[in-house]
Amino acid sequence: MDSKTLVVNALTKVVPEEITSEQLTNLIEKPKSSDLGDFAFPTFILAKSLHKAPNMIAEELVAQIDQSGFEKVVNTGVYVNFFLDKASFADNILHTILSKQADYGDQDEGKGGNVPIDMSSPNIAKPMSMGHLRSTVIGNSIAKIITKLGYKPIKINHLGDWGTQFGKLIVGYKTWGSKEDVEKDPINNLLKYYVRFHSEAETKPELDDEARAWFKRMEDGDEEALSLWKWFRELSLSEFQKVYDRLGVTFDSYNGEAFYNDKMDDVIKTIQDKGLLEESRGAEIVDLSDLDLSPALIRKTDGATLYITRDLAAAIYRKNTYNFVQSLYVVGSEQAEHFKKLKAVLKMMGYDWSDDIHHIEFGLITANGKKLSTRKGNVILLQNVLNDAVDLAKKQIEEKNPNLKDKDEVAEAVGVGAVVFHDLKNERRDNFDFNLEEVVRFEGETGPYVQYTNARALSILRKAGKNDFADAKDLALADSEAWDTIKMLQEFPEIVSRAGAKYEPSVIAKYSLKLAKSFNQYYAHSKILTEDSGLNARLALVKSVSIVLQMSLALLGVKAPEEM
RNA sequence: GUCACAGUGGCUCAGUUGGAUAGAGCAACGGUCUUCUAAACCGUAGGUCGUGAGUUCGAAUCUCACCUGUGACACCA
Repeated sequence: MDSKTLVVNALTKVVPEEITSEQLTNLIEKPKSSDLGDFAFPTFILAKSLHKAPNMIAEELVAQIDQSGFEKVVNTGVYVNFFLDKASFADNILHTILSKQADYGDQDEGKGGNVPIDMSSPNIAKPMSMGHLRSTVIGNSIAKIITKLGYKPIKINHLGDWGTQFGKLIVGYKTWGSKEDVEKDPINNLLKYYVRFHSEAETKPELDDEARAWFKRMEDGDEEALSLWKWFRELSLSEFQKVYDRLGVTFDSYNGEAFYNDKMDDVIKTIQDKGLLEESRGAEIVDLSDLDLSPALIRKTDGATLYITRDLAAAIYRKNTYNFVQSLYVVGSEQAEHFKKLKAVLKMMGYDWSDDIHHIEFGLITANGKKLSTRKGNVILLQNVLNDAVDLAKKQIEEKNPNLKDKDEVAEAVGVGAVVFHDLKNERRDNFDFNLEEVVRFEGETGPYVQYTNARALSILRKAGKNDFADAKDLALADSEAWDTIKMLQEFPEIVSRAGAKYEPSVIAKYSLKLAKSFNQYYAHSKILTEDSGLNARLALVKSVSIVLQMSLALLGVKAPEEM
């Protein structure tokens, strides 16, 4: 029986019959502070029917409650406060974690259902910026979280590998570029051409015509145009791969925009067959005014397709290929309306599974309060940020732990971990202004704080010379200094399912910070390695904390170095 | 203008389904390394939870209005 049921049962026997145990379950709450016990029951709802003051009721209930099985039950004002039996609770939860290890918290709500996740999706020939980081790490973390909940994620890198920008790029390359330069430093030089194109096109509009012509040649299958395109794409992908390797992110599919080029005609035909296609101002649209949405533009005046046409094709392709139970898109919140339209059109086409599509939106990153713009050349390059963070981590190691082995490897884990954790720590909808000092901070509520806590826990276990406590008999740790930590360990499965339900990695990040803080407090005030009867139980707690901290970090895609 | 999202100490943010004195972290000030890694721990100071009304025994949390900020609003993605 779980501890809350224990409380409900004790209360059921003493409250008036009309209060069901289901109601009690909803009313019972967790007090903010441990001094007020582990569960509390507010007596307000009984005040009317019993015609008594709530604090009187609390007092009377406490007198009637069977206290066996609890450490104690007391009343504080209008509340009845339940204190659990620490020893048996600790014994129970520590055994569970130590025997399940990395499987602790696993659930089966997903039943193996496929969940494609559209994530990362950088544009070819442009560097990855902090904006792409968000989509990448949020998607990656959600994939790990839902895996623990029994789903099967399919990570799709929907590359921006088609569109008029390639016409611009070809013009830029042919006008100002050279093969040698591009091979030397692909992304930066391609970006240079792109930025220059935009600044020069302001005074020379004929450049835009040239770019359009080159893109037209791509669409018509022109060999020169396509081979340049392919070359740019390959160079870009191998550059992106370097970043993904550092982040530890892998993909199941790289089907980007170009992949759907030959799949859009069918979609348009279906839309037409269902009588949804209308002509308006020379373009072909689906009218969505009934839903208070602006029309979905399926085809431009010149006959070219648009963003939503491609996304319709992609959505249908994914349904046919993966038969998904949910389909996720980790894309910035500025595209919220686009996804509303996408779902609306699919629904009108008769696809009820459009309800299973979820836009996992995230907030904008700005620099000095301004929106980042690739075209204007003001971007924050992800590689630079990671490098800065790792350099700083290296410096810290030289200062604090100069004898550490594998310094570079640890610095990489800590520096990259700090950046990733920073991105996942807050609710994903929050906008934030980029600030390097803040992102590479290692103290306080940061990734390195959690990593450090884990490293110290592992250090204790090394000193103890023991690492396996699954068979240990008496883990009944009744130490009140450790109580908050023990209760937090027990919450982990619930935390995972809440993070999954909200598609919110920050739930895990915040939990890991709380657990680390709580353990650090215990660790700072209690000597663990003392030879007495409680040693085994204390070590089991340390081991359990490290298991859960490592798992939390893993769910965020952050590494957990053993020493730092 | 319409729609969406947001507004909590100097800064960055927490705050399950409304509940007990609103919590952290940075920054400031003060303390703790002969003893399990001081990337840590402890303490002090700092808040009319944007404003005003309403619902409720009870509101940072729900409703309405207003103010402020950000984003989106047909041929970019």
